Amino acid sequence: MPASAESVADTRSRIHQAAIDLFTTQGYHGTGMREIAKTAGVSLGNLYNHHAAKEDLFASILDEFEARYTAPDTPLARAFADFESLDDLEAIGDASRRMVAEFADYIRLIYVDVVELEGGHIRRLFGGMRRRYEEVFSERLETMRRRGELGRVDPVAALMTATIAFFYYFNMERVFGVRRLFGVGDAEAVALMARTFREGMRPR
Amino acid sequence: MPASAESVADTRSRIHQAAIDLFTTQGYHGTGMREIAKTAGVSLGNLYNHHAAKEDLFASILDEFEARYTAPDTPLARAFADFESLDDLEAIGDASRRMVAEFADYIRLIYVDVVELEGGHIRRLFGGMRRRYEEVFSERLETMRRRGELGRVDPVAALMTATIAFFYYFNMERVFGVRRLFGVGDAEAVALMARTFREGMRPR
DNA sequence: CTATAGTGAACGAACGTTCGTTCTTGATCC
DNA sequence: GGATCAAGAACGAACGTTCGTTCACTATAG
Repeated sequence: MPASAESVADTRSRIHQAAIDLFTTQGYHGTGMREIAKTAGVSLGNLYNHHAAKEDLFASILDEFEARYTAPDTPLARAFADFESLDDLEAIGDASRRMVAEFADYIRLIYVDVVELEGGHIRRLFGGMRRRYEEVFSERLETMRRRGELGRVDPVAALMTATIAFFYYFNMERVFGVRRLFGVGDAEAVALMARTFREGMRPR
Repeated sequence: MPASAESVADTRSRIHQAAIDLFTTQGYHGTGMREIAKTAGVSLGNLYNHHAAKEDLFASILDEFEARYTAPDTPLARAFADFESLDDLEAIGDASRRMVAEFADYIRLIYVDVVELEGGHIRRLFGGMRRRYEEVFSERLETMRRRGELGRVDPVAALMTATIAFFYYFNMERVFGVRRLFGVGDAEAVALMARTFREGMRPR
């Protein structure tokens, strides 16, 4: 075999990075193979030595992101693993912020898949979300309930709602570029939302 | 002037509708002018009698949607106008559901704008959201606070958080095709979220 | 020697836009 | 009130460019 293994790996990663940079800013159909090749510093024909077609290149990028996103060492997975009291809601909010920052490109590519292709990726990613939350949290939530730390609202649904709110807030900020949606900084926004989920709007 | 006014209006709306159908399913760069013309039952050249360029056609669609979306008679605007107690949170949730259903195409086009073009539309739409919420709600929230119907959480931030959660939930369901995110139907999902925002997760 | 990375010209199809032309219609004239 | 006129709707061929993909070919490492 020719071309030392590390230089081949280098080429592949340069192609990947160039494709990510372009797909996230111009979309799928708005990005040409020639443009990817030029950005990656690679010939047009060589792209097809590494990926059979443009769609395969796009799919392989999504797959790689998905593997990293669903790994057990992401900020959100760690925050979920460490969750053991309602005082940890802020930590989930902050983990959501870091997730959106770290995976901003992935999120954009998911939108690309939704609006330009079939959008199957997000359905695979979020299907059965409730079940996964139950597997992750049911034991600890039961412990908290026995300790009298939980009210009467469905805690699994409440945690999903909280995570959704955190995520969408930072999605707005980071991916859509809508700054200071609440008129305050990130930490204060997380605090406002966490307090809302913990205390509710009704007086106590 | 030629070509009876109503038939011209007909042509224009057929072009608009065809462009919406195609842009929402294939994206901006994935949709060709020929395809729009054929779907609308109009010649290619005639497209340019009504819109100077492809980008102008896209922009005019976004503008028309924006006008309808920000009108005072949408489900959400009515729900906001009718809001006068925490028992109305479910109505805001249901109005959010109807908004996403009615404006699903608009939402998809906003994603298209973000992913394939500059994405300026959403920043214009959501900039200063906090200020607008304050203008809409501050008076009634003050009334509720005097009546002792509100706790210590910032009610404006809480209402924004609630609306964001409602919207993103139905966005998932309707725009992304992720069904039954909470494992329950729409009404039950709204009830779960509304109760969370009203009561909070802590015991009372 | 062989297998593969790497190259860039070449292919046909599709792209957005322009163009000359015809058709339709409401207004203007006598 | 029928003939005349001009504005713009409607058409489809054609332009130059770019698209994704293929292919014949070279270079190089095992």
